[in-house]
Amino acid sequence: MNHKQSRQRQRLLEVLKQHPGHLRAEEVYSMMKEKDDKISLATVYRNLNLLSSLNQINRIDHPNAGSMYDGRDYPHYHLHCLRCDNLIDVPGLYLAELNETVSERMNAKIFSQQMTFEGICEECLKKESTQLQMSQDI
Amino acid sequence: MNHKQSRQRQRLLEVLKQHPGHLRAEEVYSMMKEKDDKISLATVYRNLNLLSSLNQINRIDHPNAGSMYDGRDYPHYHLHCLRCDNLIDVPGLYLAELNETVSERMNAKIFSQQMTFEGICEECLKKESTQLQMSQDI
DNA sequence: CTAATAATGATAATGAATCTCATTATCAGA
DNA sequence: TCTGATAATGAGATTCATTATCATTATTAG
Repeated sequence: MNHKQSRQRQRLLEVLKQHPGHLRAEEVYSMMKEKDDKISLATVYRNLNLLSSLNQINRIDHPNAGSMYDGRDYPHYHLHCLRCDNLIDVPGLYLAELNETVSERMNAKIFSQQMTFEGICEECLKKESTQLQMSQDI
Repeated sequence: MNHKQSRQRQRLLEVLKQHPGHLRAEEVYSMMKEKDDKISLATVYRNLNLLSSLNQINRIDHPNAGSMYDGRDYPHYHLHCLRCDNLIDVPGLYLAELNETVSERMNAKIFSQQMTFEGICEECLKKESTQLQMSQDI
């Protein structure tokens, strides 16, 4: 199937490339509606699926809330914060050679890997220590 | 909240511990119904959530189909086959030290990691080569 | 044995993602 | 520049996994 270029798909890709964080389909949808783009939620889903299958964007499974997407063009891991529920990029740590290791060990063909660390992010750790401080001051 | 021991929760844990693969809630539910356990699907979900939060079982995000669970008591990675859609254990490869690396780099607290390799499993690779063989024989 | 309360079953409700289908946009070739 | 083939869209219905509700039952400490 050859793809035709639609205004909606181009704009959606721009939105993801420009946004620094991760977005879910509903968020992309409302961002585009604000920008005066006429678009349907179904189209957002269709294009998120298409673009991620073409490796033009990344789909990340959010442990609690469906899929999220980012427009980064390099592979990277993620930190899932159990407090604020955000997904945060872990830059500069991607073990590409693991694909080869797993491929040999499992007699499988490996295309990519998705790693998510579960924990508490820097910001939430700060909040907690601040609250602890306050409760001790009483 | 103190937990009381219910027959349903004990049985559910047994089912997961005994099963070698990964199960989704619906599958656990029907397995228990076959075993003559009177149980509701809601109870299955409640206990899967509880037991995984207590780290007695593992929850794995299936890329296409909700969550799956296993009763393994050691951490491990998974291979997600893009052909048959199965999740397969990748034994003997768990880089615990990465938690420390990420913790330092992100100023975060890390509890665990979840790694999923995307590819094609051994079984599906065999099937494909067989089919290729057959088409060449014509 | 009993009171407190955790857990359950049945089902309604939610929410993310997909499907349907009539209409519109894109694009290669005349 | 036109035109036909077909990819893409919008709107809403639909599906499916999961959670919420609530009356009832089971568990457990004392």
